[in-house]
Amino acid sequence: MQKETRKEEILRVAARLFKNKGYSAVTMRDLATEMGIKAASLYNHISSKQAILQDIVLAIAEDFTAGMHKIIEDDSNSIQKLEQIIDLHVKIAIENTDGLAALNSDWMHLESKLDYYLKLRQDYENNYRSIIESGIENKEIKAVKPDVLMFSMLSTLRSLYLWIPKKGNVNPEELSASLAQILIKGINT
Amino acid sequence: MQKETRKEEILRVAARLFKNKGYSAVTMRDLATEMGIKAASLYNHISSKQAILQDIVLAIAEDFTAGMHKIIEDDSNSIQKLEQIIDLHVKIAIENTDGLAALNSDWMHLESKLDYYLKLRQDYENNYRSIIESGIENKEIKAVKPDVLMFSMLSTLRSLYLWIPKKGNVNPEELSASLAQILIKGINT
DNA sequence: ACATAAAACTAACAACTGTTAGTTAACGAT
DNA sequence: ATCGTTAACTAACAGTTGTTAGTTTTATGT
Repeated sequence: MQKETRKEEILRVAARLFKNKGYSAVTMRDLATEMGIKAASLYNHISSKQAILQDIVLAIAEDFTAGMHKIIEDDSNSIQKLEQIIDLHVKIAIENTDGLAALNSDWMHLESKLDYYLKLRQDYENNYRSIIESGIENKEIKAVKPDVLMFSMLSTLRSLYLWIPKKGNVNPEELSASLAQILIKGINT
Repeated sequence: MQKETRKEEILRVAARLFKNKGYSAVTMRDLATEMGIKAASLYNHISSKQAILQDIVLAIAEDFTAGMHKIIEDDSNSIQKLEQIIDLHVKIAIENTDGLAALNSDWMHLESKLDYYLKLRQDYENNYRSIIESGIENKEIKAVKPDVLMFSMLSTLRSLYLWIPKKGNVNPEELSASLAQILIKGINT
């Protein structure tokens, strides 16, 4: 683990502020104060407020894309792939809780990078749905509506960043296992 | 159904704008333009931008509180109560999609009403968890972690406002049934 | 010790923010 | 017709916004 650059530090602090107040409500002076410098000094490291958001959000979006591609190419069954998706979300949510908050709440302010983000997201959901659909074909998954199942799982996984901070010292394996139990195996007696 | 007052119209349009850009990014001039008037004219109907958000969010929060109380007092078993909670969320999400977006994304900007909102929310979650816990005691629900189950269900239900607009003409009964199937009965073969 | 680069500073900008004051038009009831 | 109410308007305010220009301090490598 090599030392954090000043720019990375700005991105990390910005993500935390964005999480608490949202992108639009955080001013460059807020961010500068939190960094212990003046607002103008930020521009030695970053090119604009926009660019901060883009750096934060797109890095995570690309993480998800890469993770999904690995899962798709893997030769495991549908249930195992859904479990791997859970692992992916848990891992990213623990590693980058604040950035994930920005991705979930502030993606609409991406402006010039908005189309790119939406494409990544669309592709991700298409891949997700494909896994579910082929699982239903193979009788590995109950014959539910693929869209509703995807919506339900993704809602939970995308909200992880909201719950992880409330716990503190979350064990990834344990959380993944609990989620798999509930999301995949159902709760009825 | 009686005619909408000018103030209600403002709240409705504001909720739609808040949903698209977030509370902080919507200016009073944006809202006025959308209403076809000048920004200053808004103040004949509302007292401040803050008050608009508070009216929108607290009305819904109180709807949830009232719905939860009815469910708690009902003498049905835990599974039935969870189904009723699903119905409640589906109903409110369909009736007031835009307001629900504001509640979910902009509650942190409630300022003077923030504490009240957080209390309603805390009470709601406590009641929710109680239903799950007594369901587990009665063996009506599998012995999962109550918090993780509540988190999972609530994440899905709280995200409904994001998915409903993508469908269009959603049938509440049908959606409730699909959600109950997936959230309560599990997906494994 | 000195040159170079990195990173901070002060000062200022034009645009935009929520909001107020004072005024005028529209309209139903008397 | 005139009154009173409702709801629109114009003009302006004081404060905040992201960002730039120009300058000075701090750290690094030789």
